[in-house]
Amino acid sequence: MSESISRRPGRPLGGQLVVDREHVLDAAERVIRRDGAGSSLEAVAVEAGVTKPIVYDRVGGRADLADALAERLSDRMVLATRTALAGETLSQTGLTRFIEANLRTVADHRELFLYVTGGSTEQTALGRLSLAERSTTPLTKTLAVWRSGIQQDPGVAEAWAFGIVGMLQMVSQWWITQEDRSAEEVAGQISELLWNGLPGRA
Amino acid sequence: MSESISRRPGRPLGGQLVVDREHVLDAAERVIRRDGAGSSLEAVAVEAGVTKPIVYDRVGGRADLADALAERLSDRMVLATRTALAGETLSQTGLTRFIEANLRTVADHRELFLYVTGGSTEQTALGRLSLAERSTTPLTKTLAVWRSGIQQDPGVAEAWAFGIVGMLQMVSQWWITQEDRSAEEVAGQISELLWNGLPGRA
DNA sequence: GCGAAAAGTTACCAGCAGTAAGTAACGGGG
DNA sequence: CCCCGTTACTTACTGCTGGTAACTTTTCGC
Repeated sequence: MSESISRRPGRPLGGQLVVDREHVLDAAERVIRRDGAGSSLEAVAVEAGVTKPIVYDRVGGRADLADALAERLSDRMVLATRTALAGETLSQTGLTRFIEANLRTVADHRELFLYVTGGSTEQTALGRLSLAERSTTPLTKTLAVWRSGIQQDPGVAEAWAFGIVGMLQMVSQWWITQEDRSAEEVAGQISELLWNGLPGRA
Repeated sequence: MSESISRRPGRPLGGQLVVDREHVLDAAERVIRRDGAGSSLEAVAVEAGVTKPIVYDRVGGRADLADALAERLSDRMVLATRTALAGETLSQTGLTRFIEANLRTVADHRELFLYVTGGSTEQTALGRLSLAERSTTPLTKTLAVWRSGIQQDPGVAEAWAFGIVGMLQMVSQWWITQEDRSAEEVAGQISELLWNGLPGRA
């Protein structure tokens, strides 16, 4: 849906920005949803009805784009899990619902999820963690508070948060290539592991 | 250590292959260790003392290279964890040792780990799972056998295997950017979560 | 009105994955 | 013994992508 086939060089009439940052990010999501996780910045620019340097001006390079999209996806996940839980107290069934909501959000944004977790092959150490860190920061806090509440050492919170997020990411990746398994089933199994531990409750 | 600065075109003298597949993979590991996870196939070819089409003939494209290196890294991890456990029965301390050995192996092969888990931005769905699948296949078997042994449902084995591997990968990634934490400490914390579950043992 | 700043586009560069075409040595059949 | 198909390389290219420099046109303050 690019409105103008081509624009003249020079500042456009009307004294307004032709697109803002959000428009570019929306276009990026459309392109990724359509063309897959290997989409190029050029394609994003075309979809936004604009040229590449504008994309660089609005959102930055490829790593910045991935980061911005990671933030959006993370927000949507937080929203989905929050409404799924809706003030429920922390329990195994609550955890199951949390994981299931997570899985469903990933399924709704397959290609975007792959794009964001795919990384940029460059300073990927930081890049790959972009989505993870956004998810872990609040999770770390929640875990620390909760562990303190049940008289347990809250010092494990950060490591646990990264571990849980990694588990969810890998399970999501595996699950979206195996559509025979239901989200409920997988969520229940992972919840079982995370709540009761490897040996299970006696 | 490329022996010859330049070679004439045409079949080389001696009636022998100038390098075999293993040599190319060794060269790839050296390049990645030196130049980081963003290394190019061209650089690998130069390091191997050969040209690009030879790399394509011996190991294939970038995805195949990543896959072959994933297999090597996976083998090294299996070896490290196996010698670390050395016939020990499955217990929390054994699990801790397993995780710690895993972390140390990743630390020993930082850039290779990042290269392999970095994916190729393309059909990454399969690509990213290459290292994971190699690790999960035996782990799935182990878990299924063990769960059967303790009279628990073994049907969770596959999902658990992917979950555990994802947890380890993400924790590794986070840990290697945070050298203030010791491997023992992190391994102990993750082992605690995985063995006792989120609420802990009463 | 006029010139500096703003907001675009065009046109380019460098690097990379992957491939087609060319070249020289080997080796078996006449 | 020589000749030609096969083998095993290199050179040289294409196509694409991330990123940037240089140019063009409008706006707006003085």
